[in-house]
Amino acid sequence: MAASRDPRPCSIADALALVGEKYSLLVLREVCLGNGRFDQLVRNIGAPRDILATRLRRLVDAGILTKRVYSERPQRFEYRPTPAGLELEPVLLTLMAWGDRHLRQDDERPMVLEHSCGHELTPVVACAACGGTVVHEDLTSHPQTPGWTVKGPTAA
Amino acid sequence: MAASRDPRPCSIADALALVGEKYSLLVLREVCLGNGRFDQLVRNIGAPRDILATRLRRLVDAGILTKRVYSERPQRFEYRPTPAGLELEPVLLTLMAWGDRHLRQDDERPMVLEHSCGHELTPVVACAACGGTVVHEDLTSHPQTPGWTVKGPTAA
DNA sequence: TCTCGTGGGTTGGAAAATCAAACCCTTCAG
DNA sequence: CTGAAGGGTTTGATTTTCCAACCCACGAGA
Repeated sequence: MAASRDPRPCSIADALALVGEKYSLLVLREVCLGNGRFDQLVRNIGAPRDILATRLRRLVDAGILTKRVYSERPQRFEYRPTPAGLELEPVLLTLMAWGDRHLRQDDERPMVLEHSCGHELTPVVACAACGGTVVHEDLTSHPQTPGWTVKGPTAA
Repeated sequence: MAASRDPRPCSIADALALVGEKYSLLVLREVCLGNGRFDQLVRNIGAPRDILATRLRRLVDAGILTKRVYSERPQRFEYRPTPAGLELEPVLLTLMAWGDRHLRQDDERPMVLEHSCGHELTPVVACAACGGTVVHEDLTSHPQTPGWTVKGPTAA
């Protein structure tokens, strides 16, 4: 679990430390689809049951999922996304869009999402301030951590 | 590396099979920042050198990175994102935004991105068709694979 | 009652991936 | 000819993953 010394301080790395383990984002996919029961997760994800149990504990601890009882007697549970968990959906959407574009030359997407506007969803990342679609060339990085430049640590 | 039998066919899963291993997205972060040399990557990511070498091979094979010679004699290399690799940047942006919002109650973001419009970038996912910001409630899922519903395989 | 099926896990041991440190090779600099 | 930088590979110990088997509570059917 540990990484070596002094990596770049970064919210991407911190986010991945929570949801970057194998299957975690697929768990989120399923619970966002409404499939929060343990063996739905096992079947739809194809993960080993013990790993899944471990991931679920972590995601609940992290405040990304909640574990709800949907039946006493017999006691049965269901995992659902918290608001924080739902806010990870954009990550899933951008990943799916990338996979659809680059991993299948044929036009056979495994799932299509429909937006309430009536169109098929093609997710794009936009700038909240100006509304424009974000492309790499329009971005400039400003590290905020003393000692770190874009290139790396200064005077390490 | 193998998952059990018959998981949901899904571009998220397929994308994660390529870039979901530990450190892969951090490699992409660094090359997008322009830091493509082997020991910049080692230092800035904090990954073991052997794992990094493995990841780099995989990402090059997948067409996400290219390995360029930036100096003959002494021979030196640099990894850079391909167009396909650059198109993964939205995944990094949405992950970073989530981490900034949920992983630091204090307001100390490790990095700020500036958009060419002059504002700090706050990335949002929008619908390419209508331009509206996408929220979970506005989405409907339509699996395209025979035998699969949102809930799972039919008549398995 | 006895047994089966479902839901939600836990346990055990073998196989694979990760880790840190050490090593290797080439080239340039002193 | 010694050292340092860049770009890795090798080694052996430590962790994770994997899969199958098992466990438990409950309800249904025979």
